[in-house]
Amino acid sequence: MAKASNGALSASKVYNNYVSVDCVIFGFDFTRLQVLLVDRVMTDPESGAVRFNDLTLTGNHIYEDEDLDAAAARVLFDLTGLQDIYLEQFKTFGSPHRISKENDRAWLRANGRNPDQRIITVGYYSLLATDNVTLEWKGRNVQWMPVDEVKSLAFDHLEILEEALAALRRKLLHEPIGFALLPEKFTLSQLQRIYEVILGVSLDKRNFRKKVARMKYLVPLDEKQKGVAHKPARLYVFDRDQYEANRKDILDFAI
Amino acid sequence: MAKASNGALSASKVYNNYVSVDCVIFGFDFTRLQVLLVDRVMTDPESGAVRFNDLTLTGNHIYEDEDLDAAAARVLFDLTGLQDIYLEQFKTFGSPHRISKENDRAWLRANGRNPDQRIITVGYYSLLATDNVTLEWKGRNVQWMPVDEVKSLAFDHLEILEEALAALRRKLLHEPIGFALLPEKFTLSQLQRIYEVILGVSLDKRNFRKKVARMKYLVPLDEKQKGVAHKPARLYVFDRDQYEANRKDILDFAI
DNA sequence: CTACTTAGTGTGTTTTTTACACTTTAAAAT
DNA sequence: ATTTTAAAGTGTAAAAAACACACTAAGTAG
Repeated sequence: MAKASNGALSASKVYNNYVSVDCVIFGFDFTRLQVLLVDRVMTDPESGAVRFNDLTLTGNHIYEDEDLDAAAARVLFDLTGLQDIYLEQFKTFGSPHRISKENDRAWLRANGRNPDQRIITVGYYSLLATDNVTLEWKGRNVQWMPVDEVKSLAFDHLEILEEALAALRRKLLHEPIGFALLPEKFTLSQLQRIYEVILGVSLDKRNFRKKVARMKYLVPLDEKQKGVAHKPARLYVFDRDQYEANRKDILDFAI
Repeated sequence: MAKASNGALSASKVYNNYVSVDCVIFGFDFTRLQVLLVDRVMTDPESGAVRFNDLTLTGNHIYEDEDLDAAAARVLFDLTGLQDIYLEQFKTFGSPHRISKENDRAWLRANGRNPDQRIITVGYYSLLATDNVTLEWKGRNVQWMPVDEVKSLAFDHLEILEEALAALRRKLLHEPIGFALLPEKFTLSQLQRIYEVILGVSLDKRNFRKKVARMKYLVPLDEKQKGVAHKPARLYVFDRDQYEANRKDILDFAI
């Protein structure tokens, strides 16, 4: 796991033209899982008419003196203003024919780039609470879209998104990354919601609670929610030390 | 999962100088898990004296018109002569300071390369039966070494090996990659041995058999081992169609 | 004080995990 | 022929986990 650092400030400003990072930024709001997408509008240079208008993930070339993790953190920072966000490298994409659709080639040409120059891109995903983000990005239009409504994206970004989502789900099943989405003190219903929304399943409340009750690093407080218009829930904290210490490496092969 | 193809023959021969692949080739022989390493000897150009002699993983730059998976397959082919081998991309390494040890820098200079030129390398691991491989490689010395005896490697290759091993173990626990190590017809003891050796654990025979008995894609034959100096074991085959069909996506989070 | 909303709780059943030791079958050795 | 050697194969009881399922409790809003 990489944490965003202030690499944005320290990296030299010479781009490596062969390698980029792409960030799949997942946003969670207890209702659905969304992904942050950037509008791509191509207008005819003569008439000004819109030739196409679609969506991309966000990415950028790495700087020559910049670590991959740092580049991903920078891309995330540029788009969201957020630092120290959970970021995970999941796969590198490097097919020589990554860019083959005519729209994509035209767009690259219009931006002074050679569509035949293959770029290797290292895929990262991050996971954050949607409402931590104020969308505003250098005049370009940025939007959240529920992951299951994304039907097409520019370049090979749909494939990248699908791989990212699969990696995120795998990770969520085996490591406590969901806590990044919660306030320090949270309720079990909130925790359950994370699993339900991200995995796209529904879970039985009683069985869920029985399961997490076994986890020593989930510490109940003598404290309750306040100001809710129903029975207030008990609050819990995640004890990372306890987790690291007792993390039994689970041997349970399902072949 | 990528399968080695004959990309070695079709790729154009212009190297991309910024991107390489490194292959961690794991060899299994029912006794231990080994890794294939290449001798690196640096001699003083004047005196001919050996300046150092250590070990590396094997890797190479990608060709400009070559897919990453194909490049990894090519590297594997060049070293082992094997094609269509299980190969898995697991992580990309790109720290600007990947090459910092003086031996490594000297070695690159001696080979006409700039040690300050950062190379992004995409890590792949493969898993094969040791005795499928005939070691011989263009005069360079290639050797198997048990993974737990590898204490240091050139460049950042020890880190790459460690990450590969962790990825291999994770994968083995969740997908049927072990069957690549078995003949078409195999015994349950052989299968068990794969898990024991690669995961570094020992498993109870009865419990293991109970567990795999539930797996429909493990098909018992009316056929036994021949010519063994003890009770011959029943033979089994792995039914991939059955596996693909019944592969229930397991929801069992251990947070 | 009633309605509404979410929190919180228990039981019985089935499945899975775990720990554990002796008999069987073949070839090899005598 | 008989014995030795080596790995195959098998069952049971106990504990833990998974699963299905429905009502009561505690707050705020009106």
